[in-house]
Formats: sequence, C-alpha cells, structure tokens
Amino acid sequence: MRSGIKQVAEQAGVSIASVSHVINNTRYVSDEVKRKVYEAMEELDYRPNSAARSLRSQKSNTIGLIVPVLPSDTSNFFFMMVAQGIQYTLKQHGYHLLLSNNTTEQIEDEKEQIKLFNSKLIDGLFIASIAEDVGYLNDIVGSNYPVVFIDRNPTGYIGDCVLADGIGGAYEAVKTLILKGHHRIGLLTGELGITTSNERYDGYKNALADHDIPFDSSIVRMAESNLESGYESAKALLGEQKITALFIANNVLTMGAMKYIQERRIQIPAELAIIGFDDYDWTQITCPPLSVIRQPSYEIGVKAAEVMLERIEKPSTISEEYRLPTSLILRDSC
Amino acid sequence: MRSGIKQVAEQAGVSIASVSHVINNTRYVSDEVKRKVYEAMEELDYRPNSAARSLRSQKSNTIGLIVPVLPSDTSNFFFMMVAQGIQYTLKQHGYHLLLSNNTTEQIEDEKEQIKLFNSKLIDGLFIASIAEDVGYLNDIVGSNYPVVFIDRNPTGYIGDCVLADGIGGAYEAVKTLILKGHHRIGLLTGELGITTSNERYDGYKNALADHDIPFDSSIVRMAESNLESGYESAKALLGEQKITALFIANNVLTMGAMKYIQERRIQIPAELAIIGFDDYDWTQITCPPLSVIRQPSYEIGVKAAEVMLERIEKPSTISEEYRLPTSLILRDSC
DNA sequence: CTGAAAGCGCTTACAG
DNA sequence: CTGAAAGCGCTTACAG
Repeated sequence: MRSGIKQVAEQAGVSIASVSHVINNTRYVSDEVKRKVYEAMEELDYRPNSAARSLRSQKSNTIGLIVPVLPSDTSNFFFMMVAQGIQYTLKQHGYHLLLSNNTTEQIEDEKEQIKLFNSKLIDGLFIASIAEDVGYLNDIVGSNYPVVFIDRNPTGYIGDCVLADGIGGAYEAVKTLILKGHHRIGLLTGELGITTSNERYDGYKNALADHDIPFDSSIVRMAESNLESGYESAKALLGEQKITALFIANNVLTMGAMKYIQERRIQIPAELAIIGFDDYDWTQITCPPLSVIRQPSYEIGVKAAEVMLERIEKPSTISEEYRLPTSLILRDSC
Repeated sequence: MRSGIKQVAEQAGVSIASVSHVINNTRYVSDEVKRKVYEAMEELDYRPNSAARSLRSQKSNTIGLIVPVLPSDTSNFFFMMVAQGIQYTLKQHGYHLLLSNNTTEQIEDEKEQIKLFNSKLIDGLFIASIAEDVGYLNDIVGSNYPVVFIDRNPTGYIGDCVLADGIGGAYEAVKTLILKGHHRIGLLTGELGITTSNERYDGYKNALADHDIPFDSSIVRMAESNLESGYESAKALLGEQKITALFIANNVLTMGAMKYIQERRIQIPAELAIIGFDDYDWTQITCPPLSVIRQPSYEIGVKAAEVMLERIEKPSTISEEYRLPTSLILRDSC
C-alpha cells in the first residue's frame, strides 16, 4: 500500500496538520519540523493523494479542453498546437489537462463533453466552441468555474477569449498583394457565421477599401472547410472569373485550392499570386513554396493557459479578449 | 451548493446506500426505489462527485497519455491522431484522458510527467516512450496500473504494445518499387535505435533480399527526423549516388526530401520514383501527389484504448504486441 | 508555534 | 431486499 500523510506524520514524529502545512506552505512551520517532514516524505516516497485533496479542498487542479477535431481530419492541427501550448503552461503550475475532442461537430456532443467534465470537478474549461451562441453554458457551467474561449469568440456567456488577429492577418495578406500591383484579388474563405471566417472576410474588405479597390463579390467564395470543397471552389472561381491574385483564408481550403492549381499547372506567381493561411510545414514544399499568414497557435495556448490561471486565482465577472498578432511569412507564391 | 448523494437520498426517501447502488448498479434495488432515485437525481440535477468516488474506490477513471511532441513540431501529427482515437474510445467507457506532452524529448522529462500523473491516481498509462529501455518504470509505476506502449515497443517493463506494422509497410513499399522495375532503390530513414526506424529498415532489407537485389549500404541514409535533415540527406544521397527510386521511411524526412527534390526540379517519377511514409493530406498536393505507406494512427489509438480497458478489467503479468497493418496508397510518384 | 478532530462525498462490508 | 456506519486521505477551522 502506498503511504499516506498519516504514515509521514508518524515517521516524522509530528502531527498530520504539520505535514499538510509543510506540503502546502500554508502556515508557519519551524525549520526543524520541516526538515523532519521532508525526510519522512523522501523515505516513504510519499505522494499526496489528489483525490482526497480535491474532495476536501474542492479544487481539482485539472482543467478541461474541448476542441473540435474530426477523426479523419489531418488538418486541424491548429488545435493540437494550441493544446500543446496549454498543457505546457499548465504543467508549470501543477495543473493537469483533460482532453476531449468533439468528434461530431454537433453542439449536443459539446454539451455532453462538458457534463462529463462536470462530474470531474474541473477548475476551468477551455473550449473552441462550434456554436456562435453558447448561452447553454449558463445552465451547464453556471459560473462554477472560469471558461476561456479559444480561437472563436462566441456570445451568450461571459468568458475570456484568446485568439489570433484574423482581421489584421487578412488585411496584411491582401495589402501585400495590392502593393505587388494586384487589383483583381480573389478571396476563398470558410463559411461565414463562424467568427474566424467573418473576421478574415472583414480584413479582406478593409484592405481593399483602404486602397480604393472596389469590392467585387463575384470573386469571393465561401466554402465548407475541407479539401474537396477547397478544390471545387478554386476550380469554380478560377474558371468563371479573371483574377491575378488569390487570398485563401484557411489552411484546409489552401490545401484544396493548391491541389487544383497544381493539377492545372497554373503558374504561381506569374499567372496567379497566392497567399494562404497557417504556416504548416507542408507550405514549404509546394511548388513554389507558399507565402502564408501564420497564426501563433502554440502561443495562443500559452496565453489561454495564463489567462485561465489568473481567473482561477481571482474570479471576475468581466471578460477580456486577447488577440495575438499574426505574421506574414513571405515565400515564393506572391 | 451542488447537491450530493445525501440530498438525493433525502429527496427520494431512501438510504444513501440505495442511491449509490442504483447509480452503480451494484446490487439489487427494487423498481420502486430505483424510480424514486432517478426522479430525485433528475430533479436535483445530481452529478456524482468523482473526487469522492476516486478516494473511496481507489479508481480514478482517468488514464494518462504521454507523447513526445515538440512545440514547433508541425509534423508529429501522428501522435495527435492516436490521442484522438484513444480519447474517443475511452469516452465511450466513461474514462477521461489526461494529456501530457514531453516537450523536451528527454527521459528525465518523461519520468517527471509520470510522477505528476502518479499523484493523480491514474488507472493506466499510455506512453510513446523516447527510451529504448524503460526499466525505470519499475520504480515509478511498479505495476500499480497497466501501461500500454504505443508506436514503439521498448524493453525493460511489461506492458502491452500497439503499433503499426513497420516491417510490413516498408516491405510493401520496396516490393512495389521493385515490381515497377527498380533495382537501385535508396532508403532514407530515421536514426536507428528507435524501434520504428529499425523495423522499417528491416522491411527494406527483407524486400530486397526476397527479390535477389543485393543490399548496398551506400544508398541508405539515416537522418535525424526533421525537415532540414531530410533535405540535406536527400541532397547528399542524390548527389553522391545514382538511384532510380527512393523509399523515405517517415513523414518529416519525406517532407524534407521533397523540398530538395522540388527545388532541383527532379522529375517524379520519371527520374526518381518515390514512396513516402504517412498519409497526411499534404501528400496529395505535392507535384506529383505522393504514393505513401499509411499508418492507421487513429485506429492505433482505438486499439490501444481497448487493450487498456481490458487490462484494467483483468490485470495480467503477460503482455501482448498488437500490430496494425499499414496500407499502400498509390498515387503518382511511383 | 503545533495538534486533535471534523468533514469533504462517496463505496462497501456488515447486519438484519 | 434495504439501512446505518465506517472510512478512503486529505485540509482547515478551532483551540491552546
């Protein structure tokens, strides 16, 4: 049997209370007692039982994370990088990360995950919700613990949000294209409704407006975020309209569009200049290597964890939005 | 305050014991009592406190996962797919997954993670260990819970292992190349020592041997698994030796090699036939789309979880190795 | 400066 | 067929 705090106290010849207090540094303990406790802990290879701890203190030191990642989805790597950043930061502070992926992209599934987490007494929740309105969190979470939204900022519930600056990123991409002399700049983006798509759309429009280029809805296409749909949309757009540059506002669509463009042997950037989204390794090995807007995914995770830790320390009824800057990685496609 | 089992018992007018037994289905309870308990639980929106449960039953319903994923590593998507598969399967059985990434690829870090987990009273551990010999698990884990190794089968500790059939995968790739008429088939693989690299190396050699092609060590290269090193190794190999086909035994090296090959405008498959490793989406959009050996990553996760669940049910001192078949995805690079 | 003891919310022998 | 009660291993007022 593993030894508990009682055995440690016995071995050290002090009270259980003292042992607890040296472990948690929660009241003064003389150096002499401390020494004996440390010795005893060492000798017995004592590890606090966190179930008991949680039960008593109503804190679990565990935080849940829900991300939408489909089983076959090789592309939503973004969230996995965020998860890494979160986990790394949490670890430094003695917290654990409970992972849950929403494999169906249904809101019901999302709720189900949260309920599962609830039985675990989590101290906080990170969520990349697929819903625009997360009012349902009022029932399920009900301010029992802080929630930090990542990547998307839904309405209906108060929680901090950390995400990339989609407007700025899109703006920079389009502006770059304009400064290279392009006027007919197409946009291929995810379906509107989801905040990330909306923002990138706005950035696109802003950049055009600031440079006196009229907005032409016939050269912007919304597509479901998957490879096939990126392929088809690129095909349709390039077939129907004459454009000299294309900004593709997410990584899956970028991949799909590139597939079509390479099949057709469209010369990049001579016939078509391209800026894609997300700096995945593979963007270096297309022909030519792709210029992209990089999202600081790992950093988003780190920031989200920091914000969470702070909210756990001192809860609050106001919430903030943290936007991390994107950056343009210039390669040979524009 | 959230209501506990006591409130439910009161509301239902039965004993705490009965409530517990209907929740856990652990002894006969009359339909009448059951009904009242369910009603009360519903009314009070009762959720069992899992900390209390764990403390009492010495079971946490939580399993840890340790994977080596570097912060900047956009390529180790493999483990994330495995994690998805594990999490999905565990969820069906009411288990939670505690995620921990070993960001340093140091064994010390690995031990540290496990110790952290130990305080949490985990019921099992999945690990893709970076060590060849995990004898240190004897001290840290000491058969307190089952461990299931994924992707790599280290020595020094008893635990089941589920991984892809690297020998078979490599064999099939090389055999395919041979049947297409190639005799000078290069190999670019990760550094030996790690079991996955060893196996793919063996598969390569077996295929050659079975087809009476002499093994030529001058056309096989081991490289550190990163993009740059894949690039450099491809450059060196192709510069020094004349080969007509190349099997690249992991995805990062594949990416690195492809970068070099595309820069040099080496015609695939005319000048060089290629089969890569891992079926990532990006392998569809290289020029030309790449033929690859697919590893069933998600399925490995599912299988690992199933094995784990079984070991938790009935512990055992013997261990098995489960090899999931790879498959050849034929595209245009060979 | 330190200890004795209550109690967190469950599960599970024990008793009837 | 069901209930009363011990106890899992901690934290934390309370007391001195």
